[in-house]
Amino acid sequence: MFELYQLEQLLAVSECGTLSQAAEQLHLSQSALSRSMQRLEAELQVTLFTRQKNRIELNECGRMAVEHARRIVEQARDMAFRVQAFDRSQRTILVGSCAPAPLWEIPPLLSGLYPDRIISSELREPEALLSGLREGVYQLAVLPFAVEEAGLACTLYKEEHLFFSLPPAHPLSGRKGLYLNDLNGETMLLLNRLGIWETIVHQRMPDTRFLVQEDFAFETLVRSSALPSFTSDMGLKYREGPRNRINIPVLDPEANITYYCVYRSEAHKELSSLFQALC
Amino acid sequence: MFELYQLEQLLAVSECGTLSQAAEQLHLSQSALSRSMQRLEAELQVTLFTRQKNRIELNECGRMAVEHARRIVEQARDMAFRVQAFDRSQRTILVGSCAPAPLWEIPPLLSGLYPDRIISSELREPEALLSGLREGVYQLAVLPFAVEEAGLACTLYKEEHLFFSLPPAHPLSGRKGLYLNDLNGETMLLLNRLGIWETIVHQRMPDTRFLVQEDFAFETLVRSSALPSFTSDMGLKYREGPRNRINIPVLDPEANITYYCVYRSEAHKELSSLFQALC
DNA sequence: ATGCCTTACGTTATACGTAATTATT
DNA sequence: AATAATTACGTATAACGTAAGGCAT
Repeated sequence: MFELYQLEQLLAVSECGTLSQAAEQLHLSQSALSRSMQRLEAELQVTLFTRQKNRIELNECGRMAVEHARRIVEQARDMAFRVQAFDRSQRTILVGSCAPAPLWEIPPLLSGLYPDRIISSELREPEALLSGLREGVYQLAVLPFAVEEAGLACTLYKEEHLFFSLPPAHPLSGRKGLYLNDLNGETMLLLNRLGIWETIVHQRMPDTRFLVQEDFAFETLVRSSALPSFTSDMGLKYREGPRNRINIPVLDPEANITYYCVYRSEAHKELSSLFQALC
Repeated sequence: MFELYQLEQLLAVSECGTLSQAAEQLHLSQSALSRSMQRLEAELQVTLFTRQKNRIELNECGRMAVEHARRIVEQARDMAFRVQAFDRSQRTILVGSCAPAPLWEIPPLLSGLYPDRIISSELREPEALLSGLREGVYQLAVLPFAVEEAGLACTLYKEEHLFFSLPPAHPLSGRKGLYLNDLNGETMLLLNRLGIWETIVHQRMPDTRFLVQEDFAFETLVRSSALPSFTSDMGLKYREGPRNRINIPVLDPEANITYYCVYRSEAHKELSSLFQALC
């Protein structure tokens, strides 16, 4: 039987057009590639190339073989990818979230509930999370919308409500509630890697200069500067203690996100203790 | 990247349950197989087996890998099969027929029309011919019915009419026509490898003892014995000259077969000169 | 003259077999 | 004791690189 490496070589020859170029791409000598293709032909008992003295070209059989080879090599790569993903999924729980707040709560919970498994987490866009779920990359994804899809289960997680975090001296600090537009145009501190929140605040406050900061820098600057910033009910619960700031709810409907936990249906039993803990 | 031979080995291990048995099946030493599987695991970066000291078992990852491997190996075999079939189909014309008569006429015609191609022919049941057509094994099949199927083209070829071939002394030799039932119970000479005709005569003459003969023996015995036998209009045209026999048409409707030429639609142009010659 | 493919020849890497080792039934 | 898997070690095969040769542009 021929081998996968020969099919990969065939694909390279097909792409490059000449043995020499393909050999270079494969980090192989031309002669080795030449003989490898001769062996492939011998093993298939078929000529794949029309050969002139200094020129080689795929014939019809060869083009057909290339199509098959493409599929086979692709499937082999897919096998490696899926088996590795499955192996990871057995030893680790990878949580993906569209926003940072769920990752302040869920991974620590999981660490306690599944002490023998590695908990990792990623912040990604909802579409990437969904396709990652389907491929078994994520064991759990937190999305800003409910999902109804065969093979996926979905449970309501919780809501996050956005707050402005203003210094007491700020002219609007006395309000009971504010709209995003009320502070549009001011300069604000913003935590980086906010996931879906980034889109929301940039869209609704197009004239605001955001000074985007890393975690530690953000907290330091919030404490030491008079610039307005954001927080949320989840942020107040899991991140900052009470400080010299006045937190005012944002009244826009977009400022409230409802999170859903989405996971592969077959993982329901496995994750049940998490959902109990979340209630 | 892992190689196909490792996937085949994995499948053997999965089937046999132990390395030793799989190694025997693969004509390989156990140690070689053991290391080969270790390499496969290393290349996939995944453990596929749970190992006790003298026992090896596929784990969940391993079972998953086996499923993938099965598909890949099967696809590789399919590639070899299809490419070889395609190659043959380019260099030869393989005609399949449900009955011998069309093979007396068509292959000689093809030999003249396509002198650079090898003409071969086979006698097979209609179902085998159809699936062979779909797989590209046959370039042309002669079937006893019309076929309407995407990808296949079908043209009327001709009819074959069955005759009893009786010695003049036979009591029924004066008739203008006979039914199969009229000779049911007599002993008859029968050419072997009659394809679809076999079913017909056996069904309609269940009490007849058929002395089935090879080609040459059949002709000799027809000439030298007083036993009734069959012939047909096509047989009279392509096989036997006029002899000391009286040929009487068989009147049963089943004794007339209409043949159709069936071929892959894309071969229409290629075969057009054949169809002209047949008209 | 340069680029490209093939063949010849010697070398290396890798998969293999034998045999020893350990553990289980 | 028999069966089964792994490891160690030497070997053989198969793929490789270098180099030479031929042909075409």
